[in-house]
Amino acid sequence: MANYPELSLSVEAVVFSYANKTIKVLLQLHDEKPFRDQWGLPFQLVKENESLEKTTDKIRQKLNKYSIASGIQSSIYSHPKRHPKTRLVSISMIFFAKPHTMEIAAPSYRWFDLNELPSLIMDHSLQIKDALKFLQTFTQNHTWVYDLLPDRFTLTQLQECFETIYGKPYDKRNFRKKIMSYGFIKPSREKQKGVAHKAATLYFADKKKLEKFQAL
Amino acid sequence: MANYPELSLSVEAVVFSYANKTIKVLLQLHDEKPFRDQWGLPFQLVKENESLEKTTDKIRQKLNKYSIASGIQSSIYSHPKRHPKTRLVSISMIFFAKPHTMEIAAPSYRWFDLNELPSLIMDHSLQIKDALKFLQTFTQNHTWVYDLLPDRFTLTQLQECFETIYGKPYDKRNFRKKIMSYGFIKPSREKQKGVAHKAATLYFADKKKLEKFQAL
DNA sequence: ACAAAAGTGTTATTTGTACACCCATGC
DNA sequence: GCATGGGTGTACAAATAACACTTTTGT
Repeated sequence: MANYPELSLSVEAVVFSYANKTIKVLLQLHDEKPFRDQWGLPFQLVKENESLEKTTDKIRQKLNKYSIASGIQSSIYSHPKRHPKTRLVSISMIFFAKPHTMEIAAPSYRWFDLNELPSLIMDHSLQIKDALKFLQTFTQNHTWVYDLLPDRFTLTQLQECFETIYGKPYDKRNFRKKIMSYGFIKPSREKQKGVAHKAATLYFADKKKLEKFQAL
Repeated sequence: MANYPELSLSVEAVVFSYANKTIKVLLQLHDEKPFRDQWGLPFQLVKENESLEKTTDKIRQKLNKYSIASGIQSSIYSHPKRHPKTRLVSISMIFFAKPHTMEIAAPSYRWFDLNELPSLIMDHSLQIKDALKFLQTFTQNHTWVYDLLPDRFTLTQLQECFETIYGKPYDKRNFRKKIMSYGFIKPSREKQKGVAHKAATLYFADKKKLEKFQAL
């Protein structure tokens, strides 16, 4: 990135996860020139003979510690002065990471609470806000929610996750009825451990059925 | 466009209209080098100090004969070899034109039936297909349909327009009940003229209420 | 025994769907 | 007077919303 070409394209990753009733966002402490020591979204320049899909793959590989699920294109950021040195147009992609991966230490990456973000480079704060709004409004099909939860989860955890994302409470009985009616959430034979009350059944999402459901 | 820069960005316009129970698409007979005398979507390169919004404005001005309504971003096309001479990444935008504007003659532009498209440059055929699918699936809020209809329309015309777009029939009584329940379609005092049967009431969309509805 | 969350069913309301006839007009 | 589309209501089914108590377990 020594000399800047006329116009660069990048894919920028808004990676969400979820824990303790809060949404988490993965940020990177950038170490290259114009943004050294500043927090921002991980991003990846689109190389000369690369399609966006290829670049998106690369970014997924770069973040493979977090085994992120496949991305969703949300929006494009193109203001001519958004990058201080070059003309950078960015495609914002949304990814999801399971909570256990958040434990994994990685130099220069850190998870932040959505509500406690530091000051970010370029328009990344806006991008994160837009990404959440995009998920809330454009996906009536909420199958990506299961990418934010552990492989085994209780129905209460699932409900809390929905409540956090959509910012509103759901009725316990109605919520369970509806979720179970979709048919892609199944009970495992395991139960919650180490809780000071009745142990909840752990459920899991049937991936094949989820995919079929998405196809609609 | 004599010499090609490393990477170019463009906004490409899928302009839809509607008449005689068919969806129409505006195409341009291109006259510049690599695409001379070939049909394709109208497009506009993103200039050096231009945001996409600016470029989109320009394209709207270029097509101002058709007084197209504000655009919706649909998808991005980025295959490295999609343009024969340069690396061109394109943002596909969807626009709408009212049917009376289709009468307006404009050299090198022509309206085609969606089902009778000629062979198109680059991936423009795919882009049109994707655009329609985008509208069908991602906008539960169908307020753009009114941009395809004349200012005054009968409820039967409205219903036919929905039927064409979504490719399925609706029940007359239920359709009317639902549409009227939204509250943004109002009857005018005018009636259809010159028909060999009872003249239908002409309705119009209340723009202010439409906007409020969109905000949800 | 008590605190804390799990789990479960019924009723009322709203929304969606199916369906058929009379009306006004131009020819 | 007849062909053509305009306009209207009702009954049933399905989905959604509101709501409270018993169970299990750890401390």
